[in-house]
Amino acid sequence: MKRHVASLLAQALEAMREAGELPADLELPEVQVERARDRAHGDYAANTAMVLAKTARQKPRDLAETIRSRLPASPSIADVEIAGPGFLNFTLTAEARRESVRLALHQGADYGRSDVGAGHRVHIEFVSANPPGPLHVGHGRGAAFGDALASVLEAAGYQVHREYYVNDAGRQMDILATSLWLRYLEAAGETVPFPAKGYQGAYIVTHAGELLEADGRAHVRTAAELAAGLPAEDDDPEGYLDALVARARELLGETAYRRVLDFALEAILGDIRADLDAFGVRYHRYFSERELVEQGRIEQALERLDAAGYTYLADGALWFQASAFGDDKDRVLRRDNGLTTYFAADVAYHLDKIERGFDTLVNVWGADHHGYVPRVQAALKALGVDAERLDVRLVQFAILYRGGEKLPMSTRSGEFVTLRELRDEVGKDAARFFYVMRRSEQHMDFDLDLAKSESADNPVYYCQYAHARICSVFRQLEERGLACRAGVDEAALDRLDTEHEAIVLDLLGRYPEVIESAALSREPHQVAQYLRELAAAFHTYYNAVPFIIDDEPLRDARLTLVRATRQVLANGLELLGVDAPQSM
RNA sequence: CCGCCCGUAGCUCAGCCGGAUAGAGCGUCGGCCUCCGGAGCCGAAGGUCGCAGGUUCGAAUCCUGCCGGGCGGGCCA
Repeated sequence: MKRHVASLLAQALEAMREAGELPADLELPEVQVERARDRAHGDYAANTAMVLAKTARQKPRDLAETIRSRLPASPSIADVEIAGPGFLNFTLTAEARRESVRLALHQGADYGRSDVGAGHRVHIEFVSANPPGPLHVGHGRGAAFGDALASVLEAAGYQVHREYYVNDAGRQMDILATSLWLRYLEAAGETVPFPAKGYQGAYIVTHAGELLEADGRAHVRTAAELAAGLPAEDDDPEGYLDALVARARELLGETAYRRVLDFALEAILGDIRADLDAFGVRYHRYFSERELVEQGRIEQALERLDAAGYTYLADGALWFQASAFGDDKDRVLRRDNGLTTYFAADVAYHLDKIERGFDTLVNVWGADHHGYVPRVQAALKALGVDAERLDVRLVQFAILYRGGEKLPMSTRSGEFVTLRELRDEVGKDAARFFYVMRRSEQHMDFDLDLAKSESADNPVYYCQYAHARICSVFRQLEERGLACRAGVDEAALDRLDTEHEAIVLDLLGRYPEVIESAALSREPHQVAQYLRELAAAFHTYYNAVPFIIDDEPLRDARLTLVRATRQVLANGLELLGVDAPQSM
């Protein structure tokens, strides 16, 4: 409907130009149509006349008058008024306003979907947490945001691919494998010292036990073999760790070592996958960095940069001329020890995404990675890719509060709340809704007590309750031996004439616009805000007007409206990964 | 020192590609169940939109400079 109004305006402007009421060479502005903020201003408002006033050298209100006279007739528009400094206020016909009910019920779960993104293939990468640790609440917001955004984009017609980038190459994997192996030795009865810089988590111990169960004592070596000739840990903990890794490799041999490493990675990834699954997040693919390395993709990427002429050697390292593309300084691709950097892998990864045919790349990153954005964009530019195609959404951290106290959030051992703990405490629905309620750029306070309270204060329950309440109305109807007899097309929707009904109708009609806007601006929080508004309008309506009444045509009309409301609530909650319960 | 994000009601936040009287929830105060679920509803009080300039017919919104908070600035990942 919004687009319909915009198209009417565009036609009017064209007609004016042809009639000589506007200079022929005048560049027509993009027509902006908004939902009127105040219901007294009709349904839609356009500021076209004011925007044009200056270049057309006419008074806004006069111009508005001309535009109005040139507007083509539309069966959906009842009235167009000129108000304020020169707004054109459009009022829909009652019939057009009721259309959303029919659409919502005919289209069902598809109501709100559009084709604005049709033809676009979007790659969205989110969470991508390092495997060695469990997911914590810092990743939760990225998970909730990324998944909701992906769903919103899908609803807007984009073809969306969800991906998790697994950093399964490099030193941290060796540390993981070695940590797990040491715990395995402990489980096998050996007394071995555990390095301070190893991965301390209890989950490593658990998986070590599983390895012992799966492979038996095949990988057992004695404590004496292990310790022989190792440097002292105190002097250089990191060096000690590297020596331990080397020793593990040496004692196990490449095949067994690889077995332990793969086992550790599989186990940890299994935990992550299970966590995300329980959080309602599914991926199309977990993309392995190691594969990138093993398939020579990193070397290829470096060659591409080299061929483009943006690399050079200095201080024994290979550098990328990032500063030529807006980054602060140049970046190392290959260290003087011959190993490629994480950045090199990321260049290869992004190049791979582009080569897979995605026209848009969305990266959801923690805000602490913001300094990393310019260099990745620089790399894309150097490779001849329009940097606009990469959209990095930075998600700020949420600060957790319990009992009015800030929870410690240090990543150091044990001092963080895991995503699993959060889910156990407040539930999947509350966690996901809270995370996407706010703009991602906004620092947010996450009040655990509020999130788990089963009260009106809790916005999640508020929205879910609206849905459950509608289900309850229909159960009640059935208990009384009644039914909503009229179909959508037969219902006497013209009987819906209260102000409360007008507000609900207005909101139902806005839903597709909200999805479109949320998709275009990549802001899923708009959906959460909308749902709370719709729930509020429904609760108000519910309290003010009885549905199950004797007047059958009116009853059916109201029940039809309420049923459409339920559909839209369910659709919106679905996008956010929040359940829409029948009862609570 | 440099860069990015944020600053809106007592609190948590919408509104930010310039538009009409700056909104919501919580909290506070006062009301509403013989009635479809009170996990709800109605009403009231509450604002120099961090500060100061600038652009504009018009600024919470755009620009500049300050102030305050957060986060970054490795041949770590």
